[in-house]
Amino acid sequence: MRVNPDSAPAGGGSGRSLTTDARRTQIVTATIETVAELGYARASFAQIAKRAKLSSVRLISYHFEDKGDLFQALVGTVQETARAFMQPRIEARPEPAAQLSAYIEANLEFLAEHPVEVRALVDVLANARREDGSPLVSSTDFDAPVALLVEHLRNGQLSGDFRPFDAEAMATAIRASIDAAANRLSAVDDFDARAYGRELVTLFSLATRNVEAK
Amino acid sequence: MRVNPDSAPAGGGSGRSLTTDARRTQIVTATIETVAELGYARASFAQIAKRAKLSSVRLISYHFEDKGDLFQALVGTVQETARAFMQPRIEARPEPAAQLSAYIEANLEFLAEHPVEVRALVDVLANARREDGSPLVSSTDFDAPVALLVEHLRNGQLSGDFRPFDAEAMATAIRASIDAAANRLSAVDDFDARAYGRELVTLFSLATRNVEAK
Amino acid sequence: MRVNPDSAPAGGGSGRSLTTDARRTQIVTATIETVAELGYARASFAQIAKRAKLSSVRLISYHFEDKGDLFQALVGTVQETARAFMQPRIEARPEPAAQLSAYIEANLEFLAEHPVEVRALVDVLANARREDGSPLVSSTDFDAPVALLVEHLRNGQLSGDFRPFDAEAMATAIRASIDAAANRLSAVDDFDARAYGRELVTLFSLATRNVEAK
Amino acid sequence: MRVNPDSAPAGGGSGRSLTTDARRTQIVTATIETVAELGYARASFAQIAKRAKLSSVRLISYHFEDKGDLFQALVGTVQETARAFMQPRIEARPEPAAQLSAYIEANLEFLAEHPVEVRALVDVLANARREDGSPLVSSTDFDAPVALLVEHLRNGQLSGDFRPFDAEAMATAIRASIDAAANRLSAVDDFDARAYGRELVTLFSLATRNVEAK
DNA sequence: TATGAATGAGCATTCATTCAT
DNA sequence: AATGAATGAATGCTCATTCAT
Repeated sequence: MRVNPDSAPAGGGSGRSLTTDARRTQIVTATIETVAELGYARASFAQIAKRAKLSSVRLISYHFEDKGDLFQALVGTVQETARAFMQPRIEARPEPAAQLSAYIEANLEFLAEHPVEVRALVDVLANARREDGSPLVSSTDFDAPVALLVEHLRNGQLSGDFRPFDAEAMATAIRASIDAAANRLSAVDDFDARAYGRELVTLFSLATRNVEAK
Repeated sequence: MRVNPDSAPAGGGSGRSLTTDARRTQIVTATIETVAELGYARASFAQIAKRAKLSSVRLISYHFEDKGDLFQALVGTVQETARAFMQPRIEARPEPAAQLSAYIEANLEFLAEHPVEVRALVDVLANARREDGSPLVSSTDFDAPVALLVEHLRNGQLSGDFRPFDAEAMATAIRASIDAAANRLSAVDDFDARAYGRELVTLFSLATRNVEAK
Repeated sequence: MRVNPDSAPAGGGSGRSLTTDARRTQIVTATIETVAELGYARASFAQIAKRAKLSSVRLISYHFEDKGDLFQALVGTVQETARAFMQPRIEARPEPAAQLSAYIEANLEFLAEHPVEVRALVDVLANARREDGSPLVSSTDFDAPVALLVEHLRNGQLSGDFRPFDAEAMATAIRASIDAAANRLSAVDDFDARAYGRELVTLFSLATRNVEAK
Repeated sequence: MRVNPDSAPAGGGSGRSLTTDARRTQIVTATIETVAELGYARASFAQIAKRAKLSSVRLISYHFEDKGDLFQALVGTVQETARAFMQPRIEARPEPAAQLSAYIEANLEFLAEHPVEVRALVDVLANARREDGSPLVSSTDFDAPVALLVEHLRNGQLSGDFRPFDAEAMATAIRASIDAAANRLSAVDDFDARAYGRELVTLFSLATRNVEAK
């Protein structure tokens, strides 16, 4: 759509200098704060520059090709942080049922520890769109966590740990229930993410377990 | 800050003429289409006027006090349509467990029949904010369906139909699972809302039922 | 510039019905209040209609040819009220020096009793302009009170009551000093218009009297 | 309600570049011309941009936070120019009576040399208001020249040079008489500001002097 | 690597006024 | 005598982005 005219490092690329990486991180961090506070729709370059104490909005355009590039970087950053946080917790529990519980708990724990990042991520995933109205973050990226969850649920069904159900529907409900916590955290003052996680664990254990099994 | 504009019919009130009501409906309908297509953030007066085939954006300002007024009208309209659709379906089933199933199914059925309205409603509820950043639709309005659901779940617990659980957490999960369908409908081409509804019915029946009972 | 298309009574004319006159008065009164409160620049038809509790701005357009016509009516109304109030007070004192004092005192007394009208009048006279930027109220209308004052001062000089001075300059200073009271009244909470009037009487008595005389 | 726009140089502050300062000056100058010609109410960004030959109205928003900021800059600029012009003239005459005469003459001389600036200043001071209707230029700023004059008059009374009178009332009359010249200059073609100044000097000398003194 | 300056398109909203009854 | 509905042209202002160092 647009070719970068500057000699800038904007394009995704790989060979980035240290200072550039630090700047990008700084800008993404400010973007996260801004989205969490004002919502995606009101998160303008001007607002972000203000929060990041940047001398000029130009610095954002310099380091990111366009707004889409910036928000994709945000999504990538938070998703990677989340993955790094959750993966060991989940992999520590090999059996399907335990792993599902670990998945839910890890998500809610991450939310409890990184509420700002999660709120920003959820908002961007739900609302960021291109000029033509299509979602900014490709449906596959968006569904990546759900797709993994679906696969995991199907494995549990094959092993007989989970009852037969539509794995996609179940995964959708699980992710939606988890993501809802981000909104509750904003709206309800004393919302306890971990307690909500424990309720979800029980809820989805009952909903998925195979009573006939073993 | 802002004073009443022209002596227009804008402010809500009761005594509105037929022509005015027709116009308001026409504009709200166009707004629903616009939000469903472009998202709340991109739903400008110009886009709405285009879809409503209005001669001037001024007609919107004439019939609605401001943007907030328009979106509140949208929310009110869709919520009322939804209520009229779902209430009889839910009240036809008095027992707690059956009523919960009816609640879920009615919601998904409504979504299947009014996908555009629901998508617009969910988007506006999630994203519409005032200038100061506060949600346009008051948190209580927003939570009204959840609050009713909570009460309903607690009644089921008292009657022994439902197991003990945190009713607020359960209600949050149920609503989130239902609302997620609106997004799936946009993202997935052949998404079957009714089938998803049946899965949710089973899911939440297992998750709520009291095995010790009766 | 513009011919009235409606069959309305808008054009100045003479043969106006009673209801029409009552309506015009009601609208002018509301305009006075609006200008006093918001200033000329912010006194829109919408604001005036709101204060006059008119059902539609259309009523204003119906009774007045355009905005200029309305504000000219305002000026005429207030000036006539002021003249009716002040003329007897001034004419009661035939000698030049006493008459000048009466002129000043009558003006300030009128201000004290009709602060809203005077503030509106001063604002409109100072700021109302046509589309091309020329003053709405013709310079001669505007200067009418000053012109009378000039003549009066010159008579006093001929009779030997006043010292020789530039009558126009003196008249300008007198009127400006009087009109300034309207602004002080808005800005200063406990401004005493009558006390200010007494100070002006002394001030301009000393400034105009002919010490060599008699 | 309103957050800082682009990370522009708009906010006042100190560290402004040369180019920016030149632009700001250019815009303020064009604003002065526009206000003098069309009046405050009609001095829109579009009109100002036209007179400043700017490529876009956006340049104004870029260099000034909002309209209020621009007009405050205008007031500051003209007041500073006026102060620099008048202060040495006034301070050159230490005795109260002479100083008052110098004050009046300096004001009228400044008007004669900078009629456009003064007309704009008087118009903005009288009419510029915030959204809520409060004066844009704080009452204290506005009254600053009057307050100084009051103090000066009181000193003259203590020293016995001036007769007893209400210093505030006298100061109000003096300033009003001076400011009226700006309007006369617009309305009357051959108005002679310096001659008017000399008349005011005589007028207020007679009105303030202490006949019993010395 | 960074930046100050500039820009045109778009935003919601207000304006006085006119059309049609 | 009154009025509900409509309207196009402005308003101040924000947007992401580009130019030129």
